Amino acid sequence: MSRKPMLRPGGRSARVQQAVHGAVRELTAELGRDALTVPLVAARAGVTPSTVYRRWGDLRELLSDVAVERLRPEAPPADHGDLSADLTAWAEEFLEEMSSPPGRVYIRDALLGDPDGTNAGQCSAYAAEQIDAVLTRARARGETTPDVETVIDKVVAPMMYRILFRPEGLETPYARQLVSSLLETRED
Amino acid sequence: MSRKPMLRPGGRSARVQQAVHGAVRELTAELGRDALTVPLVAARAGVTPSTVYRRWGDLRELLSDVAVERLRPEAPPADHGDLSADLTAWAEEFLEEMSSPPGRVYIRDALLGDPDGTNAGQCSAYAAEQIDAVLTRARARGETTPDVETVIDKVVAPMMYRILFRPEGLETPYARQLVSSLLETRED
DNA sequence: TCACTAAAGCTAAGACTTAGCTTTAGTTTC
DNA sequence: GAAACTAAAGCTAAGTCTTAGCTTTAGTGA
Repeated sequence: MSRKPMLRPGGRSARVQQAVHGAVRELTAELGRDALTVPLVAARAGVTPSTVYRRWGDLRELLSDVAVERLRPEAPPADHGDLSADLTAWAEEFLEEMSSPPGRVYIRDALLGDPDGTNAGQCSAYAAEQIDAVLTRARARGETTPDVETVIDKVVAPMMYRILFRPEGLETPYARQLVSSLLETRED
Repeated sequence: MSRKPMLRPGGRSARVQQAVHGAVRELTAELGRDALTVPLVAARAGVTPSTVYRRWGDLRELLSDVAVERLRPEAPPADHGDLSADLTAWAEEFLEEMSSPPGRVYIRDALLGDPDGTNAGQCSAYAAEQIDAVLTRARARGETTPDVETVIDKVVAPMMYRILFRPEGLETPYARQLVSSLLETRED
């Protein structure tokens, strides 16, 4: 979502965008991400390369846009009855998805081809939305909760830091431990 | 440090590496990072482009190596007399350097052209070393300290997450607040 | 000193990228 | 409803980067 003027669906721009994004997904599945080139994607999408270069600038920005789409959560977080269970389950799933090889590729792509930080911000907003849903639900039950920023600092940020900078030895217990530590040591 | 066989200084490989790294630094200063190309760097370094392609693979991996060099701390953290002051000063400086426009470019470059995660791991190791120095000094004074991993989770990771995913509104008070929160809420 | 090996130099072919101009699809106005 | 208008896509050619194969050189070890 870097420089796309957001036309109404059905317009030509929207069709081209769908075709190009679809081509990226298909070719990634068929040939692997590293085999993609702008001319290849354009051919599959049925457009000329110059269209892709004009709209996205280069392959990295295009891959960044597609990666953000893939990182969008597909469903609201599951309800396990209380804050601790909800947050633990969400964090475990987040860590598992994001630290998997494809997850890491998507995160890197999203960060990478993103001159203005829009796509990175979008990724963070997705996580914040999911967390907010969990916290809002807990408050509706009468539980007291930390705020979203605190959860991001104490749970999301450590997981993401390790995914990006220290890919070794990341397992679900780490997510569980971060959530426990957040909810125990709380007197605010 | 991706695929460099680490020859003894004085060897031809070492000379070429120095010349190429130097060329990247010079041209970045003169023309800006976005103007760099492999043929341009090679010409300045006095080598042929194929040498650069063979050794580094592509421009991104080369930029990643140079970025890691620049992210290496130049001096051990300053001694301010106690743990809280030392850690606060270190975190403030870290945040200021890393969140500056050039700092952000280096971090992205380091992460970006880094297929195996070696360079990212090196960046993290630099921070861990600095923190370890601060903590060791504090223990020598008789202070009790958290361990390095805890400081990384609670101070470094939140700062880095925001630098990468939410570049807006990052100021030194945030670093100070993370350190205070770490040292206050501690009963382990 | 001589053989050996790893890395750099060289060259040509191929692929990607850029820029300018033309054409088309979709919108707005009369 | 038709004609002018605009934004985006198509097309083409030139330039640049990238790759691959082979040759040469510098440094190492017998």
